[in-house]
Amino acid sequence: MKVSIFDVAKKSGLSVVTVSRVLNNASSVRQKNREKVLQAMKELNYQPNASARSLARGKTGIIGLTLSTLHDSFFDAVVKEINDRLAGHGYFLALSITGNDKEAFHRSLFQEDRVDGVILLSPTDEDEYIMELKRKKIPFIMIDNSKQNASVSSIIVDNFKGGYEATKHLIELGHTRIAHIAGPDPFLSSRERERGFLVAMEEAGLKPYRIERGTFEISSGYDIAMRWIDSGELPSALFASDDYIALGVIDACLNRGIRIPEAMSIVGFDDQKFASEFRPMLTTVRQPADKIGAAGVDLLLEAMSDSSRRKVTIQIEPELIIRESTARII
Amino acid sequence: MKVSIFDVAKKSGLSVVTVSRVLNNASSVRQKNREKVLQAMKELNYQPNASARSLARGKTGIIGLTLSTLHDSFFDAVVKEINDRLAGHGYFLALSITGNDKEAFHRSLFQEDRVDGVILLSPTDEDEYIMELKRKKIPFIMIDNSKQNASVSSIIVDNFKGGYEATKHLIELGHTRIAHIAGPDPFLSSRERERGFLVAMEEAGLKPYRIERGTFEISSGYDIAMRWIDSGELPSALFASDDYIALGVIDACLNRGIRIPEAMSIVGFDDQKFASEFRPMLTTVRQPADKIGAAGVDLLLEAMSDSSRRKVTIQIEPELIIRESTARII
DNA sequence: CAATAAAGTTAAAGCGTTTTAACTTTTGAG
DNA sequence: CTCAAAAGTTAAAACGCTTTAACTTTATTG
Repeated sequence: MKVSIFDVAKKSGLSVVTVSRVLNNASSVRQKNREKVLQAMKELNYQPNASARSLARGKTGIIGLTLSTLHDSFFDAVVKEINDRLAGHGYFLALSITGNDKEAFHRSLFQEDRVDGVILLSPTDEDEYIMELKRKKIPFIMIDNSKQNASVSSIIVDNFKGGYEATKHLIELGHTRIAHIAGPDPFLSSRERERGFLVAMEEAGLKPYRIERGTFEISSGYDIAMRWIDSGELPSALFASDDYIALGVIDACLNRGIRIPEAMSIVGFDDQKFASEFRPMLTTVRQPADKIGAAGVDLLLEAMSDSSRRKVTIQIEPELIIRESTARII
Repeated sequence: MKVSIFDVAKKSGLSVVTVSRVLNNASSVRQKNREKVLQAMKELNYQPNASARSLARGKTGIIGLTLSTLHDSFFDAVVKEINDRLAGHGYFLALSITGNDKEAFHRSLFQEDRVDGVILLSPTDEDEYIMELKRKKIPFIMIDNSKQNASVSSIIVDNFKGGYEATKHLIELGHTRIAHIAGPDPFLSSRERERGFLVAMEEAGLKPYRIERGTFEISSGYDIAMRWIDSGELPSALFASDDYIALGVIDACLNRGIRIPEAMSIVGFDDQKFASEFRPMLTTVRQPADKIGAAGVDLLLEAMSDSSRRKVTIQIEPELIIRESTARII
């Protein structure tokens, strides 16, 4: 029932070696014969067996990518870019949701030589993964990792610069009572954005109006903003550590009739999908998903071709996108 | 350099057959010897080679799942459920983003006997996929498919009932000027929700205040609502075909100072993550992701064990979640 | 303690490719 | 028409595991 390379050889009147050659575009096969082979394959509905190929060649052609959640338009964009780019190099991408669960990772698809390389997208428990992958000698890189680690190649966004530019934008609009809602402390990205805020304020000779620490969720921004509103301590401008927080703040303002940007300017971070759909459209710092994905693939390919290569950390520059949620102070 | 089953056999002082047996939990191996083998594996840092196992056994242990976008909390939940459930049966889940792109699917990870089965999550170009998979004789099922197809096993939500219940809820709150914003026509789910709306209205002896057709996006709801507001033709209640549309409508209302639910009641569909985070928290129809995922896995496993099994379509009942966006008319 | 069941062993084939080596046939220039 | 280069061929090994068959050794038990 199974049709193999032998059946194709017989049908096309050529040898298995020749068939194998056209399968791999290896050495030269006369055009006429190549077509014969292709024709036979089509007629027999032949499908090369991936397991056999992988076994014989010692590589699977599959790259694994872990992520913790699907629910983020930034990840979405990064993954799509990686997928396309990898396809261009003849690799397939297999996603695995092994997020926060170390156990799941140990049991994951990425064991047993199933993949030629791994990309860890925004891993939350890096050390575990790193040890595991190093032990298994699987080439890997990290994207958007939360800690600095010189022993691993990784791609990170220049969060400091993003925070700095966002804040500077507010300052240039004439604001002086500028607040910041930071993300969770364990995240490097969160701390770097905060540092960018602080430095920009300092340079302008301004004191932070206030700094709060939240989580990357709508409700976090909402609750904090409500507190501010109820105590009459609203800043004139806010830099939120991510778009969800910013959306929560806008939500609170909208519900209390506080106009944005007239009464308060807000800038977020990430440029999530809703940032350009929900009104007022959000001024935010975009993380260029395409560049990040592309750089990640390049880095992984390098690591795969030469595992002794020096580890590097590549910083990608984010970009301030000015929309409706910020305005010159009146 | 590679350590194989032979090395483990030698190190543990047992035969390869025994080692293979402990690897597969097959026939009986004395506890003491089992431990010896496990110990040897650990010491040698042995990893069975998946390609070799797959080749020898004729199955890969991998289930493929296609999706078009990652950016949806409903998909997120369904995929997580499927992932966990499949793991319980010893299978791995590999996600592939081959969304709307037929070509991508043809070139995808799911060719070449790489997977034992496939789940198509909310496929948009079903016919293509179906033909391809049938030709390759790969067992598969569809979840949330947009067309009815008796020749394929699938899981769908009872969208009619969802639309009916949502509308009935509004009617019971005393509303009579009830509008509906439908989703794109090609989607069965969209048409069924609309039918539910129509039937509920009819049964109550009410005429639809108005029916608009949009896309499943925030901006779609926003634009339509703005039109209504500007022409002074706001309904007193709205059933939106999905949460994004509902969010867009709320956004428009919030921006124009129209209070929800006081001035207008809104019910959405899906119970996206933001539905319970963004204020006012949205009354919506939840699609039970866990049940859907579980049913999908069961169905696929059946299809894999007996490909001649009769194809079935399983309908899952959705659930109305009442939150803050709906209220009795004043 | 003999008889039987359980646990292991060795040997070999098979899974579907790739790859290499040693040759043979075809093709196209001169 | 000759001859070297190009294109094929056959044969066999290798990839790392599973599975089967025919035995042998070790436990269990009445």
